[in-house]
Amino acid sequence: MTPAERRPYRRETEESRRDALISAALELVAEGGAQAATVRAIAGRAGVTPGLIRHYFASKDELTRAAYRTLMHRMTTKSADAVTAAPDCPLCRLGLFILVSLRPPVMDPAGVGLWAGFLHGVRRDDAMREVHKQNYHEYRDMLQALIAALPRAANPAQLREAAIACNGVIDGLWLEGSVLPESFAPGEMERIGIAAVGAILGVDLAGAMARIPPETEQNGAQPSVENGELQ
Amino acid sequence: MTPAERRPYRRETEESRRDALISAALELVAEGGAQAATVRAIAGRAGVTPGLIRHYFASKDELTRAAYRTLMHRMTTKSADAVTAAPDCPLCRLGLFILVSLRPPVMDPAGVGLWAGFLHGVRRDDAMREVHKQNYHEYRDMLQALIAALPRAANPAQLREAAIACNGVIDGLWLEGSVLPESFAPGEMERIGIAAVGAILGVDLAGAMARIPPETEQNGAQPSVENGELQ
DNA sequence: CTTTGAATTATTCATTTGTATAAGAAGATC
DNA sequence: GATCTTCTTATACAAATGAATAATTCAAAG
Repeated sequence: MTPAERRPYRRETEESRRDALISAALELVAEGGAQAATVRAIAGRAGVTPGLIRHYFASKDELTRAAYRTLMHRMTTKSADAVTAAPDCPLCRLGLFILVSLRPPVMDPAGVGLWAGFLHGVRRDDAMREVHKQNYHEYRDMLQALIAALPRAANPAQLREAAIACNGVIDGLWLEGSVLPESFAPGEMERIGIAAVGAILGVDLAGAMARIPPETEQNGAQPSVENGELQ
Repeated sequence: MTPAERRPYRRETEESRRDALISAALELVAEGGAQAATVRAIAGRAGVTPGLIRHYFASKDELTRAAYRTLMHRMTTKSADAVTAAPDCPLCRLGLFILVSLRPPVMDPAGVGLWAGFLHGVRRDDAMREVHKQNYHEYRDMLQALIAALPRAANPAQLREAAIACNGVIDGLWLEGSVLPESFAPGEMERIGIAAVGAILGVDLAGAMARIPPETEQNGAQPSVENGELQ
């Protein structure tokens, strides 16, 4: 019998290991739902052995919560970045916000996989539910602020309903485009989203989008196709 | 030791038992996701012992497929019924179609739970994926037919995009209202949906809805649509 | 170079899951 | 009422899962 060689390893920082474990968990949930994210699968993808998980997280549930928190944080910053990077024209800012949501890497099978994979956890776990709620309102508030900046008259109640409606369009198109990507032509969802939000708000979004210089509407060099982002 | 009493039971028809097992599976998926729908949990809720599942279904996967097929069928018929029961006014028919989608039992935490619970199965299993695809297009075609019947000019390409957009609004509002029901006032989503679809199509849906007699719009007690002009 | 702390692996365990097989009983048929 | 089909329960089993504990070895500190 060979002397049972022990697997060699390198010590890493706590942050790095937590990150690797969380990212692995997110990938697995995106691909196969919560059931696919077992401790062994997560550890395997992160390049460690299962026992290490419990060294950094008190339980698998806590790792799940941490992963969800990370996911939500990534999403919010991604949307916020798109807004801040946009030109100073209110119509363009809203339009770019919509475009970012309706094309990769946001509109992506992995994203809706994550969404579905975490849904029941969110319903069951109070902490996750709170994170979700806060994130949803944060997103909608961003959208509402963009709408409020438009040159058009509206009272607060109308503004709230407009934000809900526009958020609904974006979410719905994101959902369908992510689940059945082959059912839509490239760029079709973006065009439809722009037109629909423009119609709901009574502004010429499509016209404004046609006038902005193309290079501002994306940052290019997005290698992060692997970790699915949500919404 | 007592002589190990065997549990008493009644023989049932094949259809009845399959139905009970499928319904139990759907309930469990709705409540806790695919993970909650174990053979033991399903059998327990259906009032039988686990072994019986494999007497009616070759495997648990086949029961899952059957359950998904049943779910899709129930959904489609529900929407179709709403349309056929509607009055002969095109605007009203579209409006009722939307209303049905944005209030219980369609807009309901259980519904989105089912949706999320089955998503990964749909992605993994070719048969389920085909069922899903067919159902989605069936639903959208219904919507598109309702839109085509409206008194308004539109070419085929515009019609397709309008159907996708309206479907998106409905789906998105359904999603958000189902996940965070306490974030919206009663009837708010219905009003917003009617207004948004009306704006997208350029027709006065809200006005038409205000004129139809309440008893036709189903089990009432829903004053809903007032003058919520969105644009 | 030695020591020491803890990061990491290895092993074990109780539980759960899907499946397979055997045993029993309900109810129709004769 | 006896018989027989098959519906239904009961039991068993291997694999997988989350968790707990023990055993190592990396790398920093002295």
